[in-house]
Amino acid sequence: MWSRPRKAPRQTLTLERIVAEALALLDEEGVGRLTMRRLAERLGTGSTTLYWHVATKDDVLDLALDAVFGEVRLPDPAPGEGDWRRPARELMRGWRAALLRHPWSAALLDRPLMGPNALSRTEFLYQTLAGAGFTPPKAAAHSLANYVMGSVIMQVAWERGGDGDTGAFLRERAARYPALAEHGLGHTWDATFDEGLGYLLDGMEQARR
Amino acid sequence: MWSRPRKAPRQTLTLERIVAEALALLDEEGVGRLTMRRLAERLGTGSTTLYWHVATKDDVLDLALDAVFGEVRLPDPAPGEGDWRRPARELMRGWRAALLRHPWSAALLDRPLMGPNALSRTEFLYQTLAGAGFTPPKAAAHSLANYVMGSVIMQVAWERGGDGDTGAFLRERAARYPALAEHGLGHTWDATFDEGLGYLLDGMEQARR
DNA sequence: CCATCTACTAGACCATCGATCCGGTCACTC
DNA sequence: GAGTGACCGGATCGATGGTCTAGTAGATGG
Repeated sequence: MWSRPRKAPRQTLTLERIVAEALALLDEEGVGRLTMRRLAERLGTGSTTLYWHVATKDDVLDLALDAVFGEVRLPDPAPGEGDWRRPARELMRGWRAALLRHPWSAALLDRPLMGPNALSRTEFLYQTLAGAGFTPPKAAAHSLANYVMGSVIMQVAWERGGDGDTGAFLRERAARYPALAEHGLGHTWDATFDEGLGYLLDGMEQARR
Repeated sequence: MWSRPRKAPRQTLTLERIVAEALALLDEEGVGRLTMRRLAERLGTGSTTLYWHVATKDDVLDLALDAVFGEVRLPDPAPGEGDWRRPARELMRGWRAALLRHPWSAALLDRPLMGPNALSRTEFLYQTLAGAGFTPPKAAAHSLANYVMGSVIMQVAWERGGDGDTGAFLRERAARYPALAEHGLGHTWDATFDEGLGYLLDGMEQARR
C-alpha cells in the first residue's frame, strides 16, 4: 500500500474521505461489518468506485489503522540520557489509548505497520532509546511495542468476550484453576498496564547502566 | 464454545478429527484459506456435516488455537521463591515457540483464550508468580502474556510481509526515519525476544523484593 | 425380526462478500 | 470541438458461512 504511488484525484471522492468514513464505520460497527458496499453507500457512491482509489479492501484497513496511529501525540523528546523513561512511557500510553479508542484496530495488528504515522512513532521510539544509550535500540523498542500491542489485544478480546460470563465461567472451574479464579477476575486494565510497563522500563533502565 | 456440553459421538467423524485436520489445513495454507467446505472435503464429508459437530467456523478456530496451546510443555515448578524466573522464562519461550510453529495463530489471538489448554498454562503462570510473592500476580502475569503475544504477532506480521521489501522500503526513506533505517533492519527474532523477556523479568524481580 | 429412535450425513439453497467487466460521464487540453 | 484521461457505477462472477430439508446407519427394545 505505502509503496504505491498516488494518482492525482479530481477531489470529488478522495482517499481522505474514504479513510474518514471507514474510520467512522469501524468505530460504529466494528471490523466485521466494514464492507466495501456499506462503505460506498455511506459515501453516497457505488462500491465499484472505491476500487479506483484503492486496490483492495486491505488497503482501506491499512489506511484506517495508520489513521489511528496518527492520533498518537509525540511526547517532548528527552532532554538528557536519564529522562528517557518519561517520553517512552508517554508514547506507549498514548499508543495504547489510541488503539483502545478504536477497538477494531486490535484485530488489524497482525500486519506490518508501515504507514507514515506508525513509522514516525516508531522512529521517535528508536531515537529516544538510542539517545538513552541503548545500542542497538532494537530489542528495547520491540519490547515496548510488543507489550503495548499485546496488552491492547488482550484487553479488547476480554472486553468483547463479556467479562460477566467469563467470571462465572472461571468460578465454576475454580477447582481446576484455583489461582486464576482467585486472582484473574475483576480487571483494572489501566493500572495493570501501567504496572507492567513499569516492570519493563525498570528492567531496561537496569540493563542500560 | 467451552461452556457448551458435548454430545456423545458415534466416532465416524469426531471433533478430534476435525480439529486435527483443521490444524493441518491451517499449517499448510494459512487462516485465510480455511473454509468449511475445504475442511469438509479433506475429511471426506460434506460441509454441512461439520455443523453437527460445531456450531460455527469460529468454534473450529477456537479449538485449533487451543490445540496449539496444548503443545506448550509445562516447566517444572519453581522449588523456592527465588527460582521463579526459570519456569516463567521456560513457559513464555514454549508459548512463543508453539505459536510460531503455527503462524496463523497470531491472527487468532484477538479472542478470549478460554480453552482448557490455554487456561491451564495461564494457571501455571499465576501459580508460579503467586508463589514468588507477587500478590496479586495479575499484573505480572498479564505483562508476560502480553509481551509474548505482542512479539509473536509482530514477528509473524513482518515475516509474512516480506523482510526484503521492507528493507528496501525503509532504506529509501532513511532521511525521514534515520534511526529506524539504521537499527530497525536485520531481525534476529529469537535473541530480541529473549533480551526483552530479560528486561521484563528483571524489572519484575526488582519490584518483587 | 421388526420398529424406532438417535446419531449423523448431505444436496440444494440463501444472502452476502470482495472483486471485475464494461460501458459510461465529466472536465480539461490542444 | 474533438479527444484524452480521470472518475463513476450497474451488472455480474466466483466463493463464502450458514440453514433447510431430507434423508441413512446402527444400536435398542420388544
